[in-house]
Amino acid sequence: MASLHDVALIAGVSKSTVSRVINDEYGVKGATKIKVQKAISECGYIPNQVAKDLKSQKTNLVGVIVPRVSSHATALGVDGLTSILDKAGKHVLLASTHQEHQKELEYIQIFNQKRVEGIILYATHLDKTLVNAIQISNVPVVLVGQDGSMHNIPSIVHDDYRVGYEAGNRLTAKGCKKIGFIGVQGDDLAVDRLRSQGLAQALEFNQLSLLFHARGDFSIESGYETAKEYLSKFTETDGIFCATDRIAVGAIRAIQENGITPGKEIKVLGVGNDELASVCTPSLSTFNYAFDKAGENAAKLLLERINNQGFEMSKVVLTFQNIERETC
Amino acid sequence: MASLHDVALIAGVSKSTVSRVINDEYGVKGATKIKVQKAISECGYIPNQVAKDLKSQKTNLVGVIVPRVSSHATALGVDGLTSILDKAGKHVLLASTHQEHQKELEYIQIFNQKRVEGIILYATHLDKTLVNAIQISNVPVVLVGQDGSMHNIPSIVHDDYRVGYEAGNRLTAKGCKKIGFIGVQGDDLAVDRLRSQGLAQALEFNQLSLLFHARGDFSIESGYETAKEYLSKFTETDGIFCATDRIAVGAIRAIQENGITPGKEIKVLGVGNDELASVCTPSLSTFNYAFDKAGENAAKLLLERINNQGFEMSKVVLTFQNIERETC
DNA sequence: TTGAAAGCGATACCAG
DNA sequence: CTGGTATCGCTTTCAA
Repeated sequence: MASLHDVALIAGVSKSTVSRVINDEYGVKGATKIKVQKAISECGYIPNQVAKDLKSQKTNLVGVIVPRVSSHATALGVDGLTSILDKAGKHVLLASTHQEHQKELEYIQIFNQKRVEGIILYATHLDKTLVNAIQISNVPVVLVGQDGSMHNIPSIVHDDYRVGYEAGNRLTAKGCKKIGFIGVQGDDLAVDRLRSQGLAQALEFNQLSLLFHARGDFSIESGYETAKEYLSKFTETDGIFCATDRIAVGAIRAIQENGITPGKEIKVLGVGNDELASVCTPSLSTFNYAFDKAGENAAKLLLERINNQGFEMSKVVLTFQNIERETC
Repeated sequence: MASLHDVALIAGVSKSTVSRVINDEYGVKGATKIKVQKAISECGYIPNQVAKDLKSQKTNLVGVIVPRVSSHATALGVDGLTSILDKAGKHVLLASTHQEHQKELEYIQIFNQKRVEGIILYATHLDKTLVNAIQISNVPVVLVGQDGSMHNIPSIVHDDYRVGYEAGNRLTAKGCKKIGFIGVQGDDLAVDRLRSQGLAQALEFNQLSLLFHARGDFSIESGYETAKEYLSKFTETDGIFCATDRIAVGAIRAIQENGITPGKEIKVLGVGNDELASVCTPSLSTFNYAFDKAGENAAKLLLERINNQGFEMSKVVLTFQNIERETC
């Protein structure tokens, strides 16, 4: 592959001159410029960005780590953050951990070696080793989805505790007394713990208590299975708060299979405002989460940290909107 | 940031020796090794991959260009391809064009400058300038979603003509006689042209002809609006083939608004087997497209081309499965 | 207006 | 077993 050197030889000038032409620097004679440009197209020269990056000590690269891209939250998030980073002239190095936690550590290290300027990490948990890996990172890390602010890690989070609280209020306002929660694995602070705690808090405020706290994974199928199991154990259930819309969609199916109408005998609430929620029958009442804004804000916050600014913000908490549909 | 040089100074050895320790090369005295390792952790040395890449003339980087990541096809595709590339030790540089065609050209160029080893391009069209940009690319490009094989561009495609043909057969088998098509912009060969042409071919074979060919975009909303408009124009419609499931979901809503039951008076078919299709009511009959396999195959084919193999394959055509549900 | 040379951070060959 | 040196492809002073 042709290099500056080759172009210089063909054009009969020095590398410096070729460099000047390429970078449109002023102070090159017109004739020389043309000679060089001819040489460039003649040998199909393509500037080597790797060499430039090394020389300039600047990569314009941002690393993004996600558990998987085919989820509502991450797909919209990635679209959001790329649109911001694009405008800032940054390029995105994308890594999917495919749900293997230990890969998060690996990629933080790899990205540091690749001299990215910052990292956006979509997390589903936050343990000691991960916090440590983030803290020893040489480049700023912005967390999305989990709150790392107590460890001084800038974070973009949704208002998970309050969404639980609001869910409790919406369900009790509709007359529910026996309310259960279907969450995910317990180490997911944001999705399982905070949302359920907020719910419990609201119930307590209304002199009620949580009927059950079930756990499955993020799939529709799991929502179905889990709901089926708990509905047979707790036949008195009249309200279910599901940690995500997909789980709720599964739960709705389980309820219907029992010959019960979701939204009447049993109210159901999800979280996220997944497109599925508007399309299923009965349509799912939920909370709109601004996943695209989460990505955008993560990108903006990271850009500030890269420019050694934005240190006054420890986290951004995104609000949500109640979406009223048929199930509650 | 500390470099080999700094480590060498601290340890009191030469850069060569430090390099040997880092790369675990044999032939270093135990004592020296320990000295060096101490120096490394002392100054927090992190190997510079940019320098390595320049020296080794190898980046292990693959560029991926998508119109947007938050679509069923691309999100699943990216998950599929990252899992394959991961195993091959390749990293992914991701670019979203946010539907701006001209960005495809830009990114092909940028990726070439970044010395990626290959490019996977999710295309929604294929015009002369794009073909040209691909052909002058110094690194192999694999196309996904559109067929570039006639231009000698290796491609992963779904069997779009045959899916149209099969749709025609499924609809006529259910007794439909007045069948319309709702597609997207006309320059989308795969999604609009091929699917509609296959449909027309099947109808012709059954002594029928296409009632209408409507065009909108990829959104549910557009499917709804377009269906509404054409149903009022063509009241005799008894079958609609939609280019995607999302469009079909919108169409179903429009049909229901007219007091008609989708699946009875008017049959509906979509394409893709989006999760929405199984969740909406009535559930949508469709065709399962293996979007994850498309990504995996693109990655595999690209890896072969990177290794100067796989030249015997000009394209991979992925098959589909009929998904029978309530609307047809 | 142009060129020579140093240097970014690593590797690899050749000496010693 | 270890060190010196050239090199990857580019930018950037400093001289001419």
